[in-house]
Amino acid sequence: MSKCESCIIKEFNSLKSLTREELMRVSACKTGKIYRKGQVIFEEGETLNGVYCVRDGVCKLTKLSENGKDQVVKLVVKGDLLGKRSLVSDQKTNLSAVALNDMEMCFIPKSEIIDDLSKNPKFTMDVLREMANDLKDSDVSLVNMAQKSVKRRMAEILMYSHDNFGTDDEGYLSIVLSREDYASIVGTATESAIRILSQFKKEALISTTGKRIKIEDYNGLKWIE
Amino acid sequence: MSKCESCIIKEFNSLKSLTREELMRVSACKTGKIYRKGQVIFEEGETLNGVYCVRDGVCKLTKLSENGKDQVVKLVVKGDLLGKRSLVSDQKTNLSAVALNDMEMCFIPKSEIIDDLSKNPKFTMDVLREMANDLKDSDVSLVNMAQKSVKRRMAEILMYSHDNFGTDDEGYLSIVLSREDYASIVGTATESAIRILSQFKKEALISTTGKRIKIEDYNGLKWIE
DNA sequence: TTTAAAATATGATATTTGTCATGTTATCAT
DNA sequence: ATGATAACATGACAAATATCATATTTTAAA
Repeated sequence: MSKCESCIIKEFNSLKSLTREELMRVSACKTGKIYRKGQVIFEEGETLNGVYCVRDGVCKLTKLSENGKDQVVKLVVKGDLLGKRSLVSDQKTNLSAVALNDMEMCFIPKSEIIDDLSKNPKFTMDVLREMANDLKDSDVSLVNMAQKSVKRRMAEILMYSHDNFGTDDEGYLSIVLSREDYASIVGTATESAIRILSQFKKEALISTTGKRIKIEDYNGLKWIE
Repeated sequence: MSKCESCIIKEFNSLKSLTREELMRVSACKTGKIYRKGQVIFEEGETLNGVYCVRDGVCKLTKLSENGKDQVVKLVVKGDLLGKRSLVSDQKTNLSAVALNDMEMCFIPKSEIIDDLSKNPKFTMDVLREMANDLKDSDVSLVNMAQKSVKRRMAEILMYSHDNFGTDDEGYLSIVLSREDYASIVGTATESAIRILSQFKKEALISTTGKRIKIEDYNGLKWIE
């Protein structure tokens, strides 16, 4: 397995601020993990004792609402550090993580990295900065959820998926989500999500083959209100 | 003005983790600020160069949505540190802060405290922990916004206000908000907020005098769906 | 391959929420 | 006190979204 010291992925998260020595120690204790699409990485209420560095793939962070529906709170992508909060507190995690496609991750035990957090200010500040950014993203999500229509949010997640995860050789979105997943990201009923995607299809904004979706009119999506 | 070293308020936020020496330095450079109800503390896009320690009062953090409406993202209360993100990044603030009642705060310039962040790990970890908690709260808000009805959210903010800010001697909620504020917290149109409060009144869940609201049936509010 | 189960699709309908119009009440500066 | 202004209130209606029922298609297991 690749060594952390020479791993390119870490450049995308705060691990880049660890010293060479720290990285070597981390490298020695990390374990590689593979998760298949749909597999649960951890569940709300579990105790996490480390962080995952996402080398490849995407997962959703969800929270169970009182009415029993899962709500997607955030998508975690290649380069992200998953489970940062476990470094800071001993509380159980408030979110579940489920792989949306095949994932490759490195798991770093908390015990191995917790000291760096108090001894390497550069690293700490970096984690702090990431956390502050998450918070900012979170604000945006909240406003979107409160003020934009379901249709608009659906258009946005399609464009987001296109921009961030790209398309396969036929032009279909690389990340293939169930209608239920879309509903849970957008925060609506599954039927509503289906209906909106059908409408987008009728309006030639997208086309579909099975659950695969191709964006046919990106600009059109931009104008959805 | 009271000295930070002996100030009780700091026990509620991460300033408590500063050493006595650090606190004395902070104390020497802090400035007391008074904001009247409705006064703007800072606005989205401004550069903050310090943090506010809230000694008394409540303010709303809002974000302007694309459709031009303000959405309340968080209420900041006595004991909270306002503007933590400014310590971490030089970016402009993404939120506006407006006093909801008369506020008393201490402003601590960033320059005076930024070094402590890298030199006092206890302080840093504390800030990190607070930030992680904010993030957790934020997740809850998002799920509420996505999955609960406007009526339910309104019931919850009324109960929240009751539980956290209490009532005056006549039993009215201490924090007096405009219907527009309620709408902006709950994420709905002002008319809808008014309508729901009227309905609550008809159902004897609350009573009102002017804009003051008294909760008449707390348990009833709990059951609103 | 065949079959059962799950996911997708769509109609019908109810409910929720938003919008516009208009009237009423409260508030504040003069 | 009084008039202007903003806040509150409510009706009427439109639009968005949820819910329930029921096909149809896809997927995965036997």
